[in-house]
Amino acid sequence: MNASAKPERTRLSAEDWEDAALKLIADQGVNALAVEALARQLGVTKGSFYWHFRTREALLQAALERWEQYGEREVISQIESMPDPRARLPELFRRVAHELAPHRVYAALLKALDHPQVVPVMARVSQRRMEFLTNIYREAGLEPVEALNRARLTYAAYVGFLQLNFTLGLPRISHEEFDAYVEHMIRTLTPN
Amino acid sequence: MNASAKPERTRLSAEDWEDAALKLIADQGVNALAVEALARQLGVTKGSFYWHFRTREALLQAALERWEQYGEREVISQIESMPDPRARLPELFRRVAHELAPHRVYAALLKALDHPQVVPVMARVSQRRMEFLTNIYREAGLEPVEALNRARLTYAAYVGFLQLNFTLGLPRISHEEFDAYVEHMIRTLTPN
DNA sequence: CCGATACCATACGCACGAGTATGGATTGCG
DNA sequence: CGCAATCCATACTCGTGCGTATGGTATCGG
Repeated sequence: MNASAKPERTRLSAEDWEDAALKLIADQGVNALAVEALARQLGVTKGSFYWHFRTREALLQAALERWEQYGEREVISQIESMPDPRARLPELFRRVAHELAPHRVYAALLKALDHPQVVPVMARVSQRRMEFLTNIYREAGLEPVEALNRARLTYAAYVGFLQLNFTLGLPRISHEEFDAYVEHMIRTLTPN
Repeated sequence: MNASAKPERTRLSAEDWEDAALKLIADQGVNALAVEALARQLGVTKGSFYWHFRTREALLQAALERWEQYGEREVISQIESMPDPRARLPELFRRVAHELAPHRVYAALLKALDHPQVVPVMARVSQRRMEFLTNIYREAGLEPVEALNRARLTYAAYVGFLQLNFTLGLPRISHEEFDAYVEHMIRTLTPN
């Protein structure tokens, strides 16, 4: 009940703490990131934590940087390797829509945009994704300005969707209904 | 410097506290809602607060309910009184885009969707707005399912925009650029 | 096998914010 | 005027969560 049923690691590393922190952030948000709570969850006490990190702030910083570097890469490169530019957008939409798990941290950080430490991280990540999206729209045939605005619109829709359906539980949309929504989104936001 | 330069009210009412709370929420988020901080800002002490409210939680509840009832109404009725259904959507978009101030509380509450007290309020408000939007799309000629999905998309774009440009300060978009974005959004999301 | 280093537990101190107790001041009303 | 009710100040208590001090246990190289 109270004991940790985890992989029974004998010793912990800084990376273990960072991963646990990211997991906790994804589950309960940045505010819930408390060192004693984390320690309990890992089956140790604060004494361990303060050996690996100088402060709680340092852990958050390390976890955020870890998340920023670890993320991306896979999806972006896979999409860019597709030969037909027109086929990239629908594929990207469907892929993102059906792999929501990796976006749970992003959704949680969205709710912590008042925190000084997360703002720069989110600004960088969002900026990179926006540029990626803008490029795809250009390659799909849109004029530069059109592509930028369409990317803004698309990314805003993505962010808003995370908020409305992830954290807020708007009238529990069904699976088929969700697929229909995604297809509608593709028709509406994709050129031609 | 430290004294309150406010309207110099001699006595305070519960409504004064609720308004101050909403102002503070809009400025610094729900987490920043502390009774001693509020008291300082109003030029009084906690002693006053605990006469009007039983607890901090009660204040938040009252403020949220006040916001929920006070909001809406104006925009909705004005839009619905427009004769030409096709003209309603562009008007709604432009209106919302240029009056962002009233949406600062909504943006702040969006970041507090982990808080049990705000979830039901936001669910109700968002639901009502979504239904309003869906109706407009239907009156503009969309099929029921199409109208619903388009409303979802539009509202998600609205929510995402608030997050990205209000709280996060993505590369400070200029005034002309913003207008262009709004027009692009109208072209993209409006039928025909 | 044994010391040094890495890792962790226990027991503190301390700041901060919510809530309470109690008395003082101000206002409305008879 | 004078007394009640209303509104507010001061001075506490108490829980919570960060950070520290210090000593204990495991692990590894020589």
